[in-house]
Amino acid sequence: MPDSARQKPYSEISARLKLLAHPERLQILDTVRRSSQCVCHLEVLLDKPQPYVSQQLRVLREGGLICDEKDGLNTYYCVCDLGVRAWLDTILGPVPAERSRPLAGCSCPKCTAQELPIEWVLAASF
Amino acid sequence: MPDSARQKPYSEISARLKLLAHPERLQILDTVRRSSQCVCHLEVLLDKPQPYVSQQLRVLREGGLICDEKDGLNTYYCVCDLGVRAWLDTILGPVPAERSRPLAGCSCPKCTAQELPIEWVLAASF
DNA sequence: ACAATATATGCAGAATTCTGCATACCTATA
DNA sequence: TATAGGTATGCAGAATTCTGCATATATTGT
Repeated sequence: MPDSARQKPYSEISARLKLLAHPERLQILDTVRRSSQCVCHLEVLLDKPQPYVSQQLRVLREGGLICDEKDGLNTYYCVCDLGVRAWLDTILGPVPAERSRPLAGCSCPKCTAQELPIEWVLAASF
Repeated sequence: MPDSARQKPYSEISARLKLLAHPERLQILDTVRRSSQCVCHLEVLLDKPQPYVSQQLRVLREGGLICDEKDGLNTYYCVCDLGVRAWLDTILGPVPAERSRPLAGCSCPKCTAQELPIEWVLAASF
């Protein structure tokens, strides 16, 4: 039996589900699956203190659900794993086609730029 | 916007995920999605005391993940909701085609019958 | 080197969930 | 109605998770 066909133990699967079973973490995932976002963006979106947001991001990062990419002072998070995307598609529904917009109150380059950076436009239409 | 297209709040979705994020409950769901099973069957399978199994079944039942059907002394549980089945297909993989078998140690009619009851055969090939 | 901005980490009290157990309930049969 | 088998319920101590906050680190510009 090939390893890909063998089901993971229930304890492993439920450990991953536990990371999803949390309203704020779920909203973070729903946001960063649309396009990568920085911590201050999520901070405004969730209306939670920055350490709180960073903490939940760490849980998701160490659980392998999101990846981080640093750019200067900012750290952008995104959903890189295709299997995770599939789970989110089932649980939250497919990613809507609409492009994400600058968020008032977020001071990151993405949200304050006059011209949209090309890689952001590409990411939004993922 | 039709109600079916509007996404449920993250708190509701995560509440449902919490029910799944538990190894024993996950195994119960994986078992009863293949064919309906009674409490004593799950008791043998999980190797847990009966009150423990009944308790987890109650959590799943009150969460709307499983349905119960009484037949004499026995209560059979199954996954009736199609949306729940879809979640389980994504999380656990599709239901294998193989038929479920009598379980040594379970004393319910299904597991002790010489001839397989027709409705069980039908349920197994769901 | 210093200051400012963005993010990360550590920790403790609070809140929640888990699970073992005693016992109650419900149905069928003698 | 008495008994037995199968299942359900209630509860409490244990274990885990949650979250607010103080503070640490890291990068950039002056």
